[in-house]
Amino acid sequence: MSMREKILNAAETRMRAAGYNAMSFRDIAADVGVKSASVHYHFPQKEDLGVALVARYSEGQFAALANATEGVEDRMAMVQAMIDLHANAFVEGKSICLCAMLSAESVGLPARVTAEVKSFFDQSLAWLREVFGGEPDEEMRAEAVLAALQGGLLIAAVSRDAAHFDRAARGAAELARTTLDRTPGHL
Amino acid sequence: MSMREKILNAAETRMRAAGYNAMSFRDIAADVGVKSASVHYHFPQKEDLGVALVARYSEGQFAALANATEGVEDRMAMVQAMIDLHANAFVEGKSICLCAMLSAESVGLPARVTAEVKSFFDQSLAWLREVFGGEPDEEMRAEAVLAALQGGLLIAAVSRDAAHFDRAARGAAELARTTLDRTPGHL
DNA sequence: GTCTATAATTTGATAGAC
DNA sequence: GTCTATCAAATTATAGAC
Repeated sequence: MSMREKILNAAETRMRAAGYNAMSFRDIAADVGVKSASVHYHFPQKEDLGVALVARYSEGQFAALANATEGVEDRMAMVQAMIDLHANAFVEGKSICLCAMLSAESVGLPARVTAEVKSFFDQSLAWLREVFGGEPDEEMRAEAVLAALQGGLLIAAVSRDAAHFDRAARGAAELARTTLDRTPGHL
Repeated sequence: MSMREKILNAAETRMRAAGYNAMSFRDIAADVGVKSASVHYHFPQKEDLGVALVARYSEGQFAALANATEGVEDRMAMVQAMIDLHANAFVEGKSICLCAMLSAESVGLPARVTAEVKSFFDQSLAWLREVFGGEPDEEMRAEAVLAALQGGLLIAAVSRDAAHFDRAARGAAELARTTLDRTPGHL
């Protein structure tokens, strides 16, 4: 694994656990076994590290989603793939979704970082709208499902209990099911 | 208004906008027109300020909730009161819920602060369970509704667009309604 | 690429005058 | 209660040797 990747991994773990402002170059350097100046060589400014981190995270999430739903026709199974993706975010021990963390802190973050985070949610919502495609109120459902998953992670994190996420996820699934079961859909 | 209150107000605005770590004693001092040493007089440690802030916030939220639902019998109206409470959190211009922010950062916060935040969610969930009282899967519904509201605030904040919250809230309302409409309840 | 060294700033916190 | 003054530590970031 390249040093760049090691740095991104360490940064992701720390940022998802405690936030952008709680992560320092010296922390990362110590994690990967170099000095902070070496981290600056790979990412001159903290903003560069933040942008690269969100970009990599976003690509990874949507790649995993595409992989999990390859060949899947059933729409409820697709919703479940999105749920599983968020469930993994918690059980990896990295606490919440990177983009949920950075959304919370967004007012104080560099504009480029905030823009990347916003893009992640735009894509997530577009993906869910596609699944709900053709449904009345599809925007509402996509938004509620994603919000419930992200909020569920948040409550599970502070409670240190994955059961909170599981319940929120079941509720999100039910909201999806009550609609999808009633209508033919086009997938 | 007492200086203590002024400090708490300034701290709440900053903490809800950018997080615990993005708020300094000097920021607060400048906001209220004193020096940072004076802030330390009222709250010796940052942890003390954090704990007092969450405690005040939590009391205020549940007092507002009790006020809004006084004499209300209809369970859907009670759910709507909880939704409105969260909607206000965004339109006040203070971005997200204080406890959502601190939940995200919770791993890096003093244990006393985290405990207060956890208590806020425990109370919120207990309130919603009471509304859904008697329902099968009431825990799941309470959790999904609260998670959707908190997650909706998060997405609305980074998108700088309250419409995201509104859609998530409508989804949460629908999830509540599909159950409450089907059953008698005991309130 | 990684290091040492350091600059410039910010931060939480305290001592003591008024 | 608020102030001035200050401290010790941490932070982002850079210059230049190897």
